[in-house]
Amino acid sequence: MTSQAPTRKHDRADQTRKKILRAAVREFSTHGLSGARTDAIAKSAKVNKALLYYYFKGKQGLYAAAVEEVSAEVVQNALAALDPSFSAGERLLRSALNHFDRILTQREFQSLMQQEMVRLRQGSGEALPVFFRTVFRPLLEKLQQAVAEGIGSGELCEVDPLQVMYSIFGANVFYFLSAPMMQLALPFNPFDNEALSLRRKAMVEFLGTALFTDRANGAVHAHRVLAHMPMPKPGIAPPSITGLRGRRNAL
Amino acid sequence: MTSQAPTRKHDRADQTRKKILRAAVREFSTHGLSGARTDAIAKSAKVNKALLYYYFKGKQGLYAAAVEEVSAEVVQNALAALDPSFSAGERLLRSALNHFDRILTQREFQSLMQQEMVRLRQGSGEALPVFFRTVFRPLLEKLQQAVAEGIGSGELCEVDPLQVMYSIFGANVFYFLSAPMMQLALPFNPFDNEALSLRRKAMVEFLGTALFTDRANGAVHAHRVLAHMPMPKPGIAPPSITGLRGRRNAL
DNA sequence: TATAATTAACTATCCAGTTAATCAATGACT
DNA sequence: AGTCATTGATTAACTGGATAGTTAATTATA
Repeated sequence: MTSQAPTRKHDRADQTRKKILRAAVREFSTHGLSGARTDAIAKSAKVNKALLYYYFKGKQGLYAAAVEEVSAEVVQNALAALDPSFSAGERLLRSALNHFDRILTQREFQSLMQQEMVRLRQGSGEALPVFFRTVFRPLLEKLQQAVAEGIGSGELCEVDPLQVMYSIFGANVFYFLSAPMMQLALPFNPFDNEALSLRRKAMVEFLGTALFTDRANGAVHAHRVLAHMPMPKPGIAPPSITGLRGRRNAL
Repeated sequence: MTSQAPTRKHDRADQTRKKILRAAVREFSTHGLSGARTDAIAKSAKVNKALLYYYFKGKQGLYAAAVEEVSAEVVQNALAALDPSFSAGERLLRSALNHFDRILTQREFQSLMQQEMVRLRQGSGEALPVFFRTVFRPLLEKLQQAVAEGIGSGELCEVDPLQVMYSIFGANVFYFLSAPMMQLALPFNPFDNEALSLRRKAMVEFLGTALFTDRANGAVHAHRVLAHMPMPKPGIAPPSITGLRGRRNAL
């Protein structure tokens, strides 16, 4: 429709494939695997439902493809934050900020991964290995390496390397995970730009004082890293508390 | 069935009501609201399905009742850890341990609450307000109070009170949430008793050094609290990676 | 006998996946 | 170049099974 003149058949096909994938990412990330409706995906992609089965083998296959699609976009940034030209401690602080920002800008990825985690717990997770292979493992390795290096050089306290990871990721994930609940508790909206910015700051500062042997040094690093990494604008619309989007049976 | 002699009609009714509720808690916590099957609940409670609609208005109503049921069991412990006869810092460490142990022993509660959090994000959460009212708010208030008191007395660093909460809960929640993924990364199972015990220890020690102005003092507190609060045995079977439990359509 | 508890059987609907037919490039062969 | 069969892309309409919720009859108790 957009460019019709010399549209090779192949090109058009690739295009619709992409359209389906994008629609699938949207639907799956907001409704989960079992909550997503194939009809909805087809409609949202303006495509006949049978095409989902033509291009991807079925709902499962489409889900897997969506997961793969969304994972691919994530890795580079994460590894850039771990550039070895920074000191070990600074790499950790950068990674923490980067993680926060990624949740902010790539909600779909985060949503899919969280759903996948609770899903695996009850059986049947084929997508988690994908996350693990493409994103988690390379990151984890570099993080542990940074911690070891930081402890060795005396820059960081002697902490369990895993604890560092749980502190960084845990606090960030939990901030967004608990936001709906916190909305009930707080006098402001945790998704407001100001609230996000404050949290981001508090988080890095906390890690600075917690991880560095010299707390003052940690504070300095936190300050510097914050100055170097401004908060990005949220990628998609803030999470909508909109009701059931017209679907009758959410049970 | 258990005591048949003078079983008042009323008693038997209450009994079956309870049976249904317990079955519902099991089913909902392992499969989520939409994943749970009313037939499965009825069968597991050894009761005709129509009774679910007789006692509770429907699936939604049953879900709400299950949430209420499971929340009731949680609060006392949590508040006991915040006994004001302990110093502010110690209360925080105790709360952190208590939270860890609660996740360990009351998986059903945790599972339901997490599911509820991701659900609310996409609309339609009636159960979260229950969690909030009965569990979250009272706890949050006391925690913030403890932080303020600790900072005032000079025992604790000047941290954002919310940051403390995110650190405590976030790390714990994330540990269990990420366990399936970590199983792929680690040479041991994060649900092994030994792994759990080590994590629990590392977590409190980290908080000790992170929160207290005097790190040595924090370490002492951490040590003492660990000695006073032994790790309980996990309440239910470790999370089963069992596949789809025979249900055909998990999509 | 009236009322509460319980059941078997049924209905309605939703929804993943299929089928068979149509449409449109492509390129092979005049 | 023009034609047409082949193959890939796309569709409308359907199927079957799963499952939330209902109903009307039955049992047991007070």
